[in-house]
Amino acid sequence: MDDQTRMMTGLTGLGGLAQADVGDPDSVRKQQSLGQPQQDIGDILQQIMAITDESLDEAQARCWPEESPAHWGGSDEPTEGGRAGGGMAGGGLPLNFQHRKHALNCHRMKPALFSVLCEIKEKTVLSIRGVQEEDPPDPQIMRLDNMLLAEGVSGPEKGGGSAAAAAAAAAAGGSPTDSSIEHSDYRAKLAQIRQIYHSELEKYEQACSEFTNHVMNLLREQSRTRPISPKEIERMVAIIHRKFSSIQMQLKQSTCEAVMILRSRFLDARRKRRNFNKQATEVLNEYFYSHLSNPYPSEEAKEELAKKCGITVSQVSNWFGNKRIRYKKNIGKFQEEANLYAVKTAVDAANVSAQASQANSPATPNSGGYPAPCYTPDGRL
DNA sequence: GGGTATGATTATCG
DNA sequence: CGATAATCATACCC
Repeated sequence: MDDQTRMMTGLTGLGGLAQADVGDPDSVRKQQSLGQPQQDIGDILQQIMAITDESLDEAQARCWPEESPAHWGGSDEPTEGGRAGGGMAGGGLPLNFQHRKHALNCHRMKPALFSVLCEIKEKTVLSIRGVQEEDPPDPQIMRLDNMLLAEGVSGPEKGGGSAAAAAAAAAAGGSPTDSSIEHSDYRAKLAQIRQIYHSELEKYEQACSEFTNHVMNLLREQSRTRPISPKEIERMVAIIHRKFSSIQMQLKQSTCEAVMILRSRFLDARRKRRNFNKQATEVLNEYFYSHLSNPYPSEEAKEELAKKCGITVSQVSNWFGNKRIRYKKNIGKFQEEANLYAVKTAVDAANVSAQASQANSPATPNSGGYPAPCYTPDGRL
């Protein structure tokens, strides 16, 4: 590295002074009396201190619009731009605040200074290095990734959808027959979420790379004045990426939340309650009223009913539970319904037996539990 | 929009 | 564990 050699040559004249002279009024005065080079060094150091106090934006704002754009803005080469030679800024050092950066850059002592900075850097960077080289993969983000993948949000376009549908079907509780509508709806919403997720992700990635480029350019630009190793730029980029990946994690998190909400909305039957279809309630009612004396279907009967109605066994149980309690609570209200189903079953029975012109009284094998429907015109028994 | 119907859930009991 | 009673939350209808 040729910085190294430069550093050595620079150090011969600078090493001791650089450390001893800053901030010591006496020594400054001494130097001033000593002659031009020492005074220059003091000035340069002060300028450096001033510049480091300045924010980047300030410095940029101050320096860009000034009259030496060719030098600052023009060339892109990272480090060779400004320190061409010692004789460049031969004349009186312009102490104008506005121009100090430029002046500093052109100063003949600059290479030496640069070398000093290199040396200091060398030490500090070495001590910094290794502090946070490898960050372990965040378990949180892995969890989110896994979920998004499982949910089909972050996976490939089409396969993901079917995977999610399968998951939904599995979670729905084993009645894949009548929930296709829900599934397509669910799928559509999921696809929407996925689309938003991907577009956001893309935006973030774009912003990240833009910002990274910006910072890299800045650093390269700065590297003319102060030593910045590629390693350091790399580190900075890594830091930026970490920041952006934490934003990404937020995106993933909120996407996960959205999926969870979607799932709960579609799979939590209580929230998205749908009435059973007409045929199903008919079947259930038929059974109920034809077993009014003992409206407690056995497990097998429940399974049969569930199959016939395209619902689950527990739904059948729920239905009968609700029906019993509501019937009992207000028999009058169910009178009409009861009669209707009684007639229906009677008709069915008649049809089946292919017998008897006269419809006999409703076939309600009454033997206990619930009162049979009797034909009181309105209401209570 | 409000009232009712209805499927699901919860607490309690035996 | 199943039944019941009360309750919740939504669907549905006017």
